Amino acid sequence: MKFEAITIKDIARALDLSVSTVSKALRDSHEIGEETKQAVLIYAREHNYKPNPIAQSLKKGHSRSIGVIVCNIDNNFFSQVINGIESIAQSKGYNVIITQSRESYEKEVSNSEHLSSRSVDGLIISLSSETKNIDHLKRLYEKGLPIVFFDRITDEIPTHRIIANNFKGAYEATRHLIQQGYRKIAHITSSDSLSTTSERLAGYKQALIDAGISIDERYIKFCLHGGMIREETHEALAELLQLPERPDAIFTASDRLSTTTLSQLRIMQIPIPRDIALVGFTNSISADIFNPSLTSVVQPAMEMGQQATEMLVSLIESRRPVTQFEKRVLETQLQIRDSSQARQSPSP
Amino acid sequence: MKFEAITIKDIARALDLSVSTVSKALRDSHEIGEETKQAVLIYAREHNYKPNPIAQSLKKGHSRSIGVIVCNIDNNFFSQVINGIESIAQSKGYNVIITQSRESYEKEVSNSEHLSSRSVDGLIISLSSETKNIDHLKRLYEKGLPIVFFDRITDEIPTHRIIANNFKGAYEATRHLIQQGYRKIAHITSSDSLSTTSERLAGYKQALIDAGISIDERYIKFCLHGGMIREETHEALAELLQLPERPDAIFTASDRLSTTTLSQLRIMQIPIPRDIALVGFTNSISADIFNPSLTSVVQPAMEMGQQATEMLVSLIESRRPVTQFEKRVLETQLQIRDSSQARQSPSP
DNA sequence: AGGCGTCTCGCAATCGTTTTCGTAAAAAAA
DNA sequence: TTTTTTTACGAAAACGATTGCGAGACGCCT
Repeated sequence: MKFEAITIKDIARALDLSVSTVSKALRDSHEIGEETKQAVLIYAREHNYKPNPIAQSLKKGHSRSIGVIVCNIDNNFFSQVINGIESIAQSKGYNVIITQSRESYEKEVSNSEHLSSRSVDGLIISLSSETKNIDHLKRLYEKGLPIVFFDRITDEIPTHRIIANNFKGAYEATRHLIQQGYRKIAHITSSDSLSTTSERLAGYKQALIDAGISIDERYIKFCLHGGMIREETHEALAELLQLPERPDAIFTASDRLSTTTLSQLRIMQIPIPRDIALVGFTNSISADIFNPSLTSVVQPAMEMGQQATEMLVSLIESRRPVTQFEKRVLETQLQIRDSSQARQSPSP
Repeated sequence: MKFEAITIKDIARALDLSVSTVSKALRDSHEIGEETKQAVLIYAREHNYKPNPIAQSLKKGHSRSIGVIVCNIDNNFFSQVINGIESIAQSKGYNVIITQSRESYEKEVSNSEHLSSRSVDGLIISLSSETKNIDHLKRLYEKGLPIVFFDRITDEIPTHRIIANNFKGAYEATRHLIQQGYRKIAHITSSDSLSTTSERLAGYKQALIDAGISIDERYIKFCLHGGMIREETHEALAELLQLPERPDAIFTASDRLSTTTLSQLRIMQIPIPRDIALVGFTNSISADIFNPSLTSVVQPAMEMGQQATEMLVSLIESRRPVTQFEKRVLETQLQIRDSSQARQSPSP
């Protein structure tokens, strides 16, 4: 199967001009006479000429495309971020290549290399939960590939970063549970290598401390795969429930973790929030129709994607090496629903 | 910022060879002596040489990438399909470029043209709900671009297609509602230009006919934007509720439509299924934790993506023009949950 | 020694576009 | 008229990789 389009050469032949003349006419160069220019333009329009972006990329050394690596698009937070990325990229004439690491370090490495060799002009990435070593990204960075981190970021590479205010989001979520009368608040979170995990964990702890509640490490459960493996969350939850001082509330730190925990609690027929209250860190668009509707810390995902893309494009299009890097922090929003209704019976 | 990688030219210079020799050595040509070959291979490995895919695309006329157009990745069905596409594409050495039409005809046109001009080797597409005219795809098809349709397909282009058994899925969903004791079953569906809409509508009607229930056209509501615009669904629902013979059950025909309808019913404080039962055509991974848990027709989305990709790759890699085209139909699965519990009070 | 084949390798064209530079012819200045 | 400037275009070299073809070098046979 062959896909053949009209090229500059065809126009040149048809109009008895040279390719260089046609190229310049198309780009509206001052070197070309008005008559010739018009002739070329008209011919091009009539024959629906489209410059070959592959050839342009080769010549110009960039592809006007940006690569995106997220752990999973099957997740409201990331798909909303991607929507934001796409909207800005489109408006700036970039095209977006989306890949998924599926929380695997290896896939993240191979994806990043694949993208760079496909000569994307820049990379927007949220680290996988398995990733501890970022040499693969350092290599690309040192070769000059502009990178912007979002959500799960690293401090090891000096570049733009954008995150939600994870500390404050987690702090407010926890404080909310406390205000609702809960005291034994557990925290189910992702891999401890993630920046989001430590920030949210810190916010959770601070809220407890500020309320004079001591921190019980047994109440903190890490799920290395961030809820991608259901059994992992299941186990963490089971351990929590078997504790002598069973928690009366759980604060889950990620999208998938929240839905999985809710689902599991319902399977175990544990009434929410009567036996255990729940607050999630989730952008699920269906949190309002969950049973019970889920109180959630919502991130400005779309905006995060938009701003990440703007920062990346400014990096790509900057004429001189950028040395001043920014770390933007976007505010989260606590949406209060039924899963964190005030505690009924007083604490024993 | 400049991104510089090692090229064949660099290797040639370093080893005092010609570029053609290096190129042939890299491709393990028989024309090149064993010694030279090894020298090149070793040097290439040590310096982490990666052929420039842009240059290869230009030269070879293909890019080993496939384009995907869906209306929205922020949707469990499509993101699952994409997961399927990605898994097969990856294993066959193709890379995937995902774009969203966001149910807009114009975006679908511009995306398809952009993808083809970026010389993807093939296209996997599910039509947008606005799309009535597919000349833009016919143009690409006639130029020789392999295309595979999934989910929302068309008969106007002779090529491979893959869908769920929409008729049967809708039939079973409706029959289930009937068996549960409902008689006044409404249907909220997407744009009537979509193949999925007419197939599911037909299944719905057939189930009613087979049960001896007459079809009331007032019970059938089309949402042109497939639930993307909340007000649209809201209005459809409101009209349904104001009917003299208010329906006692609703069968929604798409992912977003189902969640929006459920959400809206809850806002209106209409008990489900007591006042109105609900069955959705949805792949939501959270249907089990909805309130009430949502009975759903689930499509084998991942498998659909995988098979679509296999069909596309076979089209791309076929040496001779393909003339025999296939229309695969995958079976759906009815997951029964609380939203369709048997009717309590007898029909008036 | 001459003829022939084999083995290695380089030359040059090619993909489609951009860009630098050179150069006719026309126009303006002398 | 001669010289200079401007205008309008073409030739050619890139970008990085691939590939058909030609050509030395060597060995083998007659």
